[in-house]
Amino acid sequence: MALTKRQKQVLDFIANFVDEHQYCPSYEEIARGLDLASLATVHKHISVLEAKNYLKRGFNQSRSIELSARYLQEQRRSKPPMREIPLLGRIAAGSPVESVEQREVLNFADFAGSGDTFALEVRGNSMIDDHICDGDMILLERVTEVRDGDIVVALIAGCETTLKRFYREPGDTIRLQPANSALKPILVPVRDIQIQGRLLAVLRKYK
Amino acid sequence: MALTKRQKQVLDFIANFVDEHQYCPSYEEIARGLDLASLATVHKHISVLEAKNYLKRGFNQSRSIELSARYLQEQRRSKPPMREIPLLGRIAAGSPVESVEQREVLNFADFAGSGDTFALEVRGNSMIDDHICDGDMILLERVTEVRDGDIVVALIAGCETTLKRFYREPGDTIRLQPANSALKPILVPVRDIQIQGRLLAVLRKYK
DNA sequence: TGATTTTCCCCTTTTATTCGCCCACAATAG
DNA sequence: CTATTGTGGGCGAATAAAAGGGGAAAATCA
Repeated sequence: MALTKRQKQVLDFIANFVDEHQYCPSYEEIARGLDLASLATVHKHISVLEAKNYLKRGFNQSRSIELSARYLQEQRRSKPPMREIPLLGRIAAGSPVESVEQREVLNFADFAGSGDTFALEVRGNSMIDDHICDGDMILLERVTEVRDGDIVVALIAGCETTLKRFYREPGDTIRLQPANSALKPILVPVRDIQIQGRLLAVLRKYK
Repeated sequence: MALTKRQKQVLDFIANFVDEHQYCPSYEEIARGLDLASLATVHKHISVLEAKNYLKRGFNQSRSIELSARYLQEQRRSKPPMREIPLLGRIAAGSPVESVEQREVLNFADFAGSGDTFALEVRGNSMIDDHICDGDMILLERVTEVRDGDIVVALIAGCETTLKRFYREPGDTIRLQPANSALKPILVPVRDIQIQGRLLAVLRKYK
């Protein structure tokens, strides 16, 4: 059973009152808070709210209103669908935390970009010198254009996929450069390579 | 039963209204919102939407429209909160993308944890050997307990803040170990140190 | 006994419903 | 090819009921 506008106002008022005072309001206090002249009106509202199961009360007991779990849940649910993390400042070794100018927040959209984004889990250490480690999650954006130096996921000759830095070389050749001194660059003709995505972000989770 | 264009507009308007106000609109409010001059028109739309089972209402009751579970589900599916990124598989240098078993998704909550989380931007390279770089964002959780080897943000002697690995040493001493061979560990009495947070995640954004 | 809650009867405002009529467009029967 | 019919969309006005509100007295706690 849905609430009317007024009924919701009454319910919200009671919720706020309880929140502030830690005890429930009398009809008089509700009437004053909502600018009502008659307690009968308050009583009517409370009655319909009880009928609609948004609160309970003891018969003829003063200050006995209790909000139902249902309402409290709806309140909570309407709030946190998205997660934002406050960005408090910058940290440098050996100096206090520099606070950020305004109250900034981080959210996933900051990393995911706007377009067609997907994720992969990194296996191996071929990009370790770029500080992309085994087990890291990477976010990639499907792109049509790549610039030299971009880190990309490339499909080579239709069967082998790899994460490397992308460079154009003379003679329609692409150099895929690992960031690991133990590994050698891969040179492939441009027609044998297909770019599946460009690196947007690295996400690493601890424990 | 499919909806016409106009019917969908009406339904979406109601859904948005409910979302914003937490109570359902009157026919008048719907009329205003959709720029209709007659309540009869609104009534007709509501009636067909009810017949097509996209919503319910109480006869002659004001503000009693309730969207059907069916519609709400469709909404949720078609409007992903943008916070979820499909995890397509794992990538290893030199082998095809291994696909992940189920259709997995990544979202921010996976990294942020559940408790009191905050973010800082890293300055400097004192943790470079742990592949935490200048400019990276780190997510931290306020904790009361720390285990040896955890990466923490520590406040030393009330004025200096730093990101280091945490180890207990004999004699009520803490060793804060940088991950940079050029830097030496810091040894401080346990009473001079205050742990501000434990590292949950590293987030790095490219361009 | 005093502070509250409940009830009864009345009023006003808001809201939903119904009825008749209009237009545009598409499909279809003649 | 034109006339007819059906359907979605829309307008205004009249009507009736629900929701909102009031005063005062009765009934209950505590």
